[in-house]
Amino acid sequence: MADEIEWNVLMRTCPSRTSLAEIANKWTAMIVVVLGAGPLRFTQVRTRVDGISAKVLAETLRRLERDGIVTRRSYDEMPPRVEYELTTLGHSLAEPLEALRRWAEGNIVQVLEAREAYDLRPTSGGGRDLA
Amino acid sequence: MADEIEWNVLMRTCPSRTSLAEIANKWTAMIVVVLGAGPLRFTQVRTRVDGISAKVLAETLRRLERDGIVTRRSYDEMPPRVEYELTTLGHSLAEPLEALRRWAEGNIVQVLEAREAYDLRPTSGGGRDLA
DNA sequence: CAGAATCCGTGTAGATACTG
DNA sequence: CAGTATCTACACGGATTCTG
Repeated sequence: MADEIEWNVLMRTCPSRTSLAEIANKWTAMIVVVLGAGPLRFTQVRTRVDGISAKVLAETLRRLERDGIVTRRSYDEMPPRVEYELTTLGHSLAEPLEALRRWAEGNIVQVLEAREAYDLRPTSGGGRDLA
Repeated sequence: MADEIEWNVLMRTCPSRTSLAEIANKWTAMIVVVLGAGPLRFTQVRTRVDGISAKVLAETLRRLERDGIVTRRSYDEMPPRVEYELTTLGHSLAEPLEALRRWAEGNIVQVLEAREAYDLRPTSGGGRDLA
C-alpha cells in the first residue's frame, strides 16, 4: 500500500470498474460470502441472507450465474429443488469478500464510535467548515 | 474456505451487516481504493474516480469521515484547499478493498466470457427451465 | 419449494446553477 | 477550488400474488 501508482485512476471506460461496481453491491457480496461455505438451495440462501426478498435474490443469483460466479443446478423433483454453488471463479471472489466481511465484523465498533463522536461534534449540527 | 460455519447467517439485526452494506458500495469502494495511495484533494479524488458527480463525492466523503475512514483537512487559503486522507482504520479497509479491485481487474475477462456464453445459451432467450 | 409477474415507493445518483 | 442547493428520474428493492 506504499507504492505510488499512476494507474490509480478508475476510468469510467474500464470494464473492470463496472465489474467492481457490481461486486461491490450489498446483496451480491453477502450472497457470495454465504455461498462460500458450500452449495445451498434457494430458500437456504434466503434464510442466511436475512432480509432479502425472493425477487431480488432471484435476480442477483441470475446475474451471478451469468457472470460465471455461481452455478444453478435444478433437480427435476417434486417439490422442486434448486441448488446454487460457487464456481471456481466464484470461490476466488469469495476470498476477498470474506476478508471484507471480516473487516466489517472486526471494526464495526470503531466505526460506530467514530460515528457517535462525529455526531456529537458541534460542527455537525450547525455551521459547516470550522476553518 | 472449508470450514462449515453455523454463524454464516447474516442477520439483518447485526450492525456489521449494515457496515458491510455501506462498504460494499460502488463509490465507497472506489474512493477508499483511490485514497489508499495517499492523501488527495477533492478534485483529485474526483478525477481519479472518474464519472462521480461532485454531489455524490461530497456526500460519500462525508459519510466516510463520519465513519472514521477518512479525515478531512481544510486549509484556510484562497483558493480553498481540502485534503482527504485515509485514517489508520481507513487503510485497514483499503487492503481488502484493494484485493477486491485486483480481483475485478484480474478476472474481468473470465466474467465477460461467461456473460457472453450465458447470453448465447438458447435458454436465456426464450424458454426458462431446461429441466 | 422455487420462482415469475406485477405494482409501487424511495433512495441514490445525475445535471445544473450558485457561493465562500 | 470545494463545495452546497435544488430538482428530477430511474433503477433498485420490497410486498404481494400466482404458478409449475
